[in-house]
Formats: sequence, C-alpha cells, structure tokens
Amino acid sequence: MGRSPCCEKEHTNKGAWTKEEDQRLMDYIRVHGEGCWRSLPKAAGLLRCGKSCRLRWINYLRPDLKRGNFTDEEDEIIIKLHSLLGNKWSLIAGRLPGRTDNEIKNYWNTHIKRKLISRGIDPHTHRPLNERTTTATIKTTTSATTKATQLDFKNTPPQSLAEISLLKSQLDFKYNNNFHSSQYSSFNPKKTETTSVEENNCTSSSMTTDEEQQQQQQKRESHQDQDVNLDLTIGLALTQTSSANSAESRLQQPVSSCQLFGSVLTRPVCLCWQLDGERRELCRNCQNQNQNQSSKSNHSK
DNA sequence: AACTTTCCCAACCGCCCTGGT
DNA sequence: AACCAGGGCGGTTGGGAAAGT
Repeated sequence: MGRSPCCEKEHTNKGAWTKEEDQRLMDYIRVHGEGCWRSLPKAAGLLRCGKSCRLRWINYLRPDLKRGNFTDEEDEIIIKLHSLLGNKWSLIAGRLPGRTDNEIKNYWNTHIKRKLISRGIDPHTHRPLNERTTTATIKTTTSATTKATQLDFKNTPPQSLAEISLLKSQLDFKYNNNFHSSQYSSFNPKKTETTSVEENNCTSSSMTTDEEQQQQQQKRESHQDQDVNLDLTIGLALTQTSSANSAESRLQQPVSSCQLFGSVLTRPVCLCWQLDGERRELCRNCQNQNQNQSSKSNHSK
C-alpha cells in the first residue's frame, strides 16, 4: 500500500504559477509566516498542493534570494563543496547565501558538469577523466585565482550519514573558529544540530594506541587552552543573508591546524590536509577515520 | 520565415527523515 | 515498537526560449 497523497490531486492546479497565485502566497506568508504547508493552500485561498506552495516560496518568492548569474567564485565553491558532499544540494545551498538547492542543482547539471568535463575532470568523482586508480587520493588543480583541492572518497562522494555528519562537523568547526561565533549564528539557520568534537572522536575514532589517544587528548586540551569553542553548531543556514558571512569570504581564510588532530589544515572546505611539499594528503588520523567510516558502512551492508 | 533541435529551469514526484502519539 | 503526518530532499520531467538548419 502506498503513501497517501499529500493533497487532493483533482482539485489542485499544476504547472506554472500565475502572478495572482504568487501574490496570494506572498501575502499569506507575510502575515502568517512559513510553515503548516499542508493547510496553507486552503487558508491562503490557493488551489495548490502544500508542497507546491513550499517549493514556490523557497525557490522563487523568498525575498532574500539572489538573482542573476553565478559568479566564477560561486562556481568554484560549488565544485569544491560537491567534491566533498556529493549531490547534497541543500547542504551546498546552505553555504551559498541567496541560492537555492534547486537552482544549484540545475546549474550543476547545465553548466558546471560541462565546465569540469572541459577541464578533463570527471564531475562525479572529481578525478581526471582518464585516471582509473581506486585509492583515496587528493588532487590539486590550479586556476587563475584559487588553488582548488579535491578529495575523493574511494571514487565516490560521501554517502553515509556518518560521513556527511563528520564532514559537516569539520566544516562548521572550521567556520566557527575562523569567524566570530555570533556572526555565524546570525545566519538564522532553520535547522541547527549540536554535537561535539568528543562525540565525533568517540563515534569514529580510529586511534590504535594509548599514546595516540593521549596525543589526541593533548590536542583537544590545547584547543581548549586557546579558548576554542568545542561545541559544533551545525547551521544549514538556508536563509543566509549576511554578505560578511558569505561562503566566498569564509573560503578565503588562512591555513591553520587540523581542529581534530592538530595536522595542517588548509581551507574550510577541506578536511584535514597535511602539506607535504607540493603534494597534499589526508593527515594520518583523518585517513584512519575515513577508513573506519567506510569499513563501518561496508560492514553494515 | 518555418521548422527542428538543443538548452534551461521551474515544477513535480516519490522517497526519506523526524517528531509526536 | 509501530504508526502517522508534516516537512525536506534529490532525481526527473515538461514546456518555453534560444539556437541552428
């Protein structure tokens, strides 16, 4: 037995929205706010499915949406985030104020895919198109303004919730510590989750010796000494508006150490990188973490 | 000018997740 | 634990616009 439909299909309009429908929806949300999408159409006098109203508002009518073409900087941010998160469009959109997941998804499929292919990069794996190796490697490419770094999770983007959660934690930890915490929290995130470095380490730690665990503990303590906020507030920030907190500006932050293990870390979108001359690779502890994650997910299959 | 093909994106569909009961 | 409703997400599609012949 299938799920019951979200609305009565017979009595709802479909297809393009009219100006009048848009106006009704905007007027209603202006007065009553977002939410209760199922009951909204009736209350607002719209012959539309609630989900359709939500989509119309989020993707088109919201006042904080950025119009116009994507900039080259936005392109690079999307590429970097996609290399880390895969097709997690809403997460990517959360890092691009004024852009929607739908918009980014469309833009990816129509422009960026082609752009990457023209650069000789596989848009799915973010690896050179002619490369066939399967080990986890890090590639660096150089563009006019940025040095883009791609990470490959054994040929596929991270898929498990644990992997994504870890990535989100690392991304947001970095953001929270490179920017004043109040700036970041002012993003007005629709959803927030709170976790801690300790949690991350407990659930995915791959420390194999007491010595390493002690080192890790020392690293954590040293971060506390530096008055580092160890709470990881993960803001998906679907309605970010502050230009001062734009993903672009966040990506311009300088190199610092790995927040989890103290290894050298480059940019917020990266995981934990260890510089080795021109070559970059995951620090040993994060490599272990990734291996742990993938072996766990393999085991659970 | 007329027709065909390609491109683009708004909108839809169905599944998943979460919280409440 | 099981069920349900609501909201959210990613993949896909339909149709208008633009480009090509």
